[in-house]
Amino acid sequence: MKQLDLEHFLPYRLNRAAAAVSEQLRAVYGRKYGLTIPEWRVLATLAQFPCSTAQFVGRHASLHKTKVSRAVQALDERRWLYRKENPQDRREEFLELTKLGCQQYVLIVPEMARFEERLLAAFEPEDARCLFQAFARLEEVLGLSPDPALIQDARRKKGV
Amino acid sequence: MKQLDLEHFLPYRLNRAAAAVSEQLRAVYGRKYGLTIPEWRVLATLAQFPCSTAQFVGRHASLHKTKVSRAVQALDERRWLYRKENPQDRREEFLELTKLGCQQYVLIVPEMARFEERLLAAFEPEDARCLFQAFARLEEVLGLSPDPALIQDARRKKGV
DNA sequence: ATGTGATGGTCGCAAATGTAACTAACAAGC
DNA sequence: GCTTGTTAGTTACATTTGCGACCATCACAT
Repeated sequence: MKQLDLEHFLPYRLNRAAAAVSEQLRAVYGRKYGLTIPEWRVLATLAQFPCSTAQFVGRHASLHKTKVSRAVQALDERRWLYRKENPQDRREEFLELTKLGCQQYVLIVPEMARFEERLLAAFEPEDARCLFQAFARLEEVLGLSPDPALIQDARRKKGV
Repeated sequence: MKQLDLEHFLPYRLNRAAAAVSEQLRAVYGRKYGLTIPEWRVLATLAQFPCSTAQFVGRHASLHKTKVSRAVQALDERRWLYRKENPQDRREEFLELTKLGCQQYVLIVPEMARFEERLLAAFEPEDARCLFQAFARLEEVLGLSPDPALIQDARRKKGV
């Protein structure tokens, strides 16, 4: 019978690897900081792209818009971020981390970075290069490559 | 401020890529065959390892045991698989695809394979090699490498 | 200005999910 | 035999999720 060899089937491998990594990371920001996965992603995205809209965050982090909406609400209630109306387009609002949000973020980052280091420590330099090249190509194929138009557009809205 | 660069943060990239792939695949087995993600995984695992126990499927496919239980139930109701008690250990049951289940499976496989082909078509042979090597190493580090003991043990139970 | 369609974001509700408790069966010690 | 501890699988309940409907706003045409 013609059948798939799951161990070599790329989508399967991707999913398993992603699940394993997520699981281990959740132990960090979940247990220690009480964040859900979408909350952490929104936090990280806003730290890197301050004052983005919910839509931008969702597109960038591949999060469904209701997930973003709920995560933003939760982070807002905790005072980790605040919302700022865009006078140019009153449908959307800019999101920005509060001082508290930033403080928490910089506590979490080193733990995340350490995790990645541990992961990459097992790779020879040559293999690591290989890994990153593979991902770059994969993202290209999947249409996930950092969309310059998206970021450009976000800039424009902020009037930069 | 010290912060992560999400575009280069491995866990983030893994998740995004996996999500994008899952999304596209679900369009195939979901819309066309009415399968959920866990159902499809159970189906594929049983096709490759006929007559496994639910536990084996769960461990192999990184699925929570309640997910497996429910997926098996659904597939059973559809008569895509049947359960067979293990007389040596009456707590567990062997799962096997029915004729109908196999028929459906072989319909789905080519579509999955075609999807992967399309994905890999964008890779130079050198890059593809790179990709697979990277994943092999990644799985090693994450402890996902095909666990020979697991499969061995499954064999033993079946009395092979 | 008014109508038409599109967009950002929220919300209700049904479906999917995870945790923990549970049942039934095994295994080892006494 | 009995007791204790463990394991395979199911189920109850609470949480999370996604779809669709929704509102307010904008963009553009007439």
